[in-house]
Amino acid sequence: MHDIRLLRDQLDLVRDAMRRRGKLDELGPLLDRAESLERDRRSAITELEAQQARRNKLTQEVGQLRKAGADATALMAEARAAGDAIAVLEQRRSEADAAVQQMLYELPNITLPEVPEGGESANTVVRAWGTPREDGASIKPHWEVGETLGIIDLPRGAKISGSGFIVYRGAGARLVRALMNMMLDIHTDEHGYEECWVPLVVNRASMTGTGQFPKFEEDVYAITGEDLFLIPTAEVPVTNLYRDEILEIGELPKGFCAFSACFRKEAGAAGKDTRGLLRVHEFDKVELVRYATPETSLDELERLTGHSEVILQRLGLPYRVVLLAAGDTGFSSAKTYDLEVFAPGVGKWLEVSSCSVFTDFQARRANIRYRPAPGEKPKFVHTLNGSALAFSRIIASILEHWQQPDGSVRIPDALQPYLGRAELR
RNA sequence: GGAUGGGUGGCCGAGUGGUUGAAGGCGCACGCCUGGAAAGCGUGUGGGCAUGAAAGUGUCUCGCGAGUUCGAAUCUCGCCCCAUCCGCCA
Repeated sequence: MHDIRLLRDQLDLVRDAMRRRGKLDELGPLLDRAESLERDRRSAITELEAQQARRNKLTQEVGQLRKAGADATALMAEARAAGDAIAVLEQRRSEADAAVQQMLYELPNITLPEVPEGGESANTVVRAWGTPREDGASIKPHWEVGETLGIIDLPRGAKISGSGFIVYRGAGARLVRALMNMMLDIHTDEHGYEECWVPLVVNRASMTGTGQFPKFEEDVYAITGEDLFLIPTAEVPVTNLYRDEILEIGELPKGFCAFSACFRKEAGAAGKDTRGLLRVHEFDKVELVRYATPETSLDELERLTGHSEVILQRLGLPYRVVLLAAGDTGFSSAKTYDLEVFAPGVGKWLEVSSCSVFTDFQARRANIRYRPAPGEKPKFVHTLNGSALAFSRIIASILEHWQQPDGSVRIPDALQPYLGRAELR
């Protein structure tokens, strides 16, 4: 969510930001109305407050008269009239307010200057690590290896839940557990994150705080009969840990890592990259969340992205870091790096992490502030998060990149102690 | 699910219709004191919005919403949340 003052004072800047996202056709009309919506809101406030001031004054005089035992009937009538006027103005104010609020909820964040404008085709690879295998033709896709090895059971996942729900079995189940432990150990022991274990079910305020709601409510699973929702990412509960709180400057930057299952409807995505583990309704992920000051948040994004990269390096998986173009950058994000791993069996780069800085966009929604110095006014923090990493696609990558000619799969050294074996066969 | 008790400022905690935005305490800031610190003493200190160049002024805010009233933190109704007990249960 933006500061309304930005739309008031720098509408052109907002308009240009929407253009760079390729959203001007969609959001231009909304922006055209912004000025009049905001003007309405402010004139409603001004008139309302004038009446309120008048009534407050009358009311006080009534009190004094009555205390003195005098007759206050005339003043009381006048105050009542002011009250009636206030009721009307209040209605107008709340309508104008809601209109502005709704507009603010619809507008995505403004991407930073270094983010290329345009859509997905303008994404740029900023660096790469490792060497992708080129013998893809001889490599079986992960769903075949997984089935052969008896570690992934897609048919039974579909039977008990539906397409897009995975059953891991035997060493596959243990692989999930191993990945969780390895990632969390590295982030806590080496990168200094505080580990936390959060609810998978959150309320509406939390979903609104991180930007999922109101715009993307149809993308998440809701609990019938309750105003509760399954999280699409641990970003939601972890970022909302400090919703409506004021942090002390000494607490920043602050970093959390959390393992969680993630639930996504993925409606409308049918047919695209849906084989095997590539796009599923429920997957596991270790998430990193950081709270920072505006001064350091950009550096924090680099740091956070680096933390995610460490995991890929330990797993020996070749990857590239992609700076997303404005049009491909998520609604709440100001700048996003995707980490993509090459999966030679399917011949594709798989997005296994998305690391973003949200500037104050989420903090304003979730009302997360910090006090820059003792006695100073609170300011909004900057929030960041990144996957480190999403399991299902990592498992797919491991099964393909580390696949041996005989169909077995070598386990990366760093993972071996956690899995308790050096290969899957 | 049932019962009871609660939701007040950064935190704790008074306050049952009229200068109460809110006593007191903690914390924090500044000053005094001190060789320096602690303690002690003094002063100050919520957040949002509108307006204004600023100082300031106005307004809202005591979980949320509606109602009663000239006037609500305070009375009424509905809702939400928290705690405890009972029930159920991994």
